[in-house]
Amino acid sequence: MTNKEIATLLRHVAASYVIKDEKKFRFQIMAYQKAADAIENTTSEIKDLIKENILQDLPGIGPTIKSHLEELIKTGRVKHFVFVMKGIPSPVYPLLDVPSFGPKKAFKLVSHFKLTNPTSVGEDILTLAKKGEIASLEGFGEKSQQDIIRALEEFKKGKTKTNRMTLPYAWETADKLLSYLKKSSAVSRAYTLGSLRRMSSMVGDIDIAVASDMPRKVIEHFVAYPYKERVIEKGGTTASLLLSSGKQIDLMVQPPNRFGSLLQHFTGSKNHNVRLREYALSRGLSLSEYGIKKKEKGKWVTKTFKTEESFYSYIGLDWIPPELREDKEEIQAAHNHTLPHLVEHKDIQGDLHLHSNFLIEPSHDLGQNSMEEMILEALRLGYKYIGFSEHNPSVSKHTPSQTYEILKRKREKVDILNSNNKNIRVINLLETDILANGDLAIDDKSIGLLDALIVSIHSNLGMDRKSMTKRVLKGLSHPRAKILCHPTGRLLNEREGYSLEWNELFEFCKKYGKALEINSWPTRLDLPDIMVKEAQRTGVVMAINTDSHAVFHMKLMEYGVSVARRGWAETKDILNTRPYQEFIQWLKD
DNA sequence: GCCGTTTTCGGCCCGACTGTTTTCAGTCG
Repeated sequence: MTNKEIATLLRHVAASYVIKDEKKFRFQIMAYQKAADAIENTTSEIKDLIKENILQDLPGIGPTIKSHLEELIKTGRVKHFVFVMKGIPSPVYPLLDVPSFGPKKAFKLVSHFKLTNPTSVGEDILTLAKKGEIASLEGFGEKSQQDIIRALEEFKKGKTKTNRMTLPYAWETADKLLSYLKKSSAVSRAYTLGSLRRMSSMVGDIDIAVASDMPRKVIEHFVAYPYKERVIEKGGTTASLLLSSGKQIDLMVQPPNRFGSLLQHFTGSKNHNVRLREYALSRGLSLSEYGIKKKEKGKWVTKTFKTEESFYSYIGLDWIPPELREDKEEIQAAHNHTLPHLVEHKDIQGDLHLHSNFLIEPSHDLGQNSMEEMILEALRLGYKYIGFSEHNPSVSKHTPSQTYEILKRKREKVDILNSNNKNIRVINLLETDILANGDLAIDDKSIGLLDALIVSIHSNLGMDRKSMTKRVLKGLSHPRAKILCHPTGRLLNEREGYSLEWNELFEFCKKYGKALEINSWPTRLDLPDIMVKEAQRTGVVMAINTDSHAVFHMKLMEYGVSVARRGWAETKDILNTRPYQEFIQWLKD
């Protein structure tokens, strides 16, 4: 069972408690949801955590859920879960994925109509709604029947599309809306918040905050946005739109003197806010988007904040960078004044993963621009060094001596570039495949022509975890192999990465002085942020690269930097923040 | 069911909006 499947099962248990008695089981419901979060957010497999007896170290997993999960892994089922879910027809659960369907609505419909097929339950309810059979049910009406039809139809459409956005796409969508909003005189300030401000790798919806003394006017302007599909909801301080692309935009408005608490609230994450409010509550303070409530002489008084800094400061915390607001001990660190000094875009001294159009007859795609063009862009970006890392010449189409000849020409080319450019150092690298047996795609004679190798997995992605780990470590153990590129191999919205013994890899990298890449490509962002944090904690160094195949890709560096920041990385953890001499010494070590 | 710089017992974030309601339930973030 994968972690994802286990988390889903725990959410179903929570939903079952909601159906049975939401009030009575209120805290069990929270506990199961929290446990599901924790399991989705860990990089280790539950099976392994049980084997090592450290499952209870996950936040939100206590003795009871721990023993349930042990039973699950051992026997494939949990008696207590079966008991809790008893009497709830299975078609209830798939409905929970449909927006606006919660456990109670799903249960009411499924049990009233005695639906039995979990695969067709959506279609079944759609048919019933279209026949007008739902409006007469208690608690439902004509309007909610129409809402059900729309929700199910939108869900059906959304399923064929990918439903989460990459960062550049989300920024573009948000920017368009921001410039529209700013046309209204009622808008004094407007910002993009939520997961976009936190720079999550994938963004579900777009959150916008506006400072204004005329909230009604702002909302009216917002819902008149010409590119909307429809208005989802509209109230006095918030509103939501569905765009024709299927993406949702949420708006919140507060007056300028309360904007600090709005920024804080709407940046999230939800878990960060929950933790923050618990922290505040233990100090007799109640937080919300309106400000901070405090009891004075028996009465609650709300204090307002213009800035986020003053909001955090009032509850005794340092300002927390948005990328860290994921309930990963950042509140404790802010309390102790031990927040990390995160790496910044301006700290980057060079980009080590660039594909030029040098005719290398590669195994995979060639770049579109010349080395000279990429050097110009690197100078413009203020870099002190860059590494050209084209793919190795294809193994099947070249003999080792042909490969040697190609790489010799590249060596000569790089030497000329270095003698012609005094303001930037050019490093002769190669993105070299680790073959299925762990061998590198070129031989030692050819490797001798290069300053170092960066190595990657591009084939046989389906290997089991043990074999894949052996393969990667073997490839990486070559003394000239220095950086492992896009280590998980994931492609966001397309495929999961391959599986690997991550702790073993981290220990290996630390011991033998190898680095892991943080690939900035928006559908890679690989290492993922949660693994960056674990690698960083282990003491592994990382390199943030763009994997550019054209000059205009080189500006994607900021996305890789955001992943590093979300993983709590400081400049000391990032190889390519080092000055050239220091870096090249590491590379040749 | 989990958790602890006031607690191993007694707490557990805070609010918006919609629809079916006449005071609230359900869903969402």
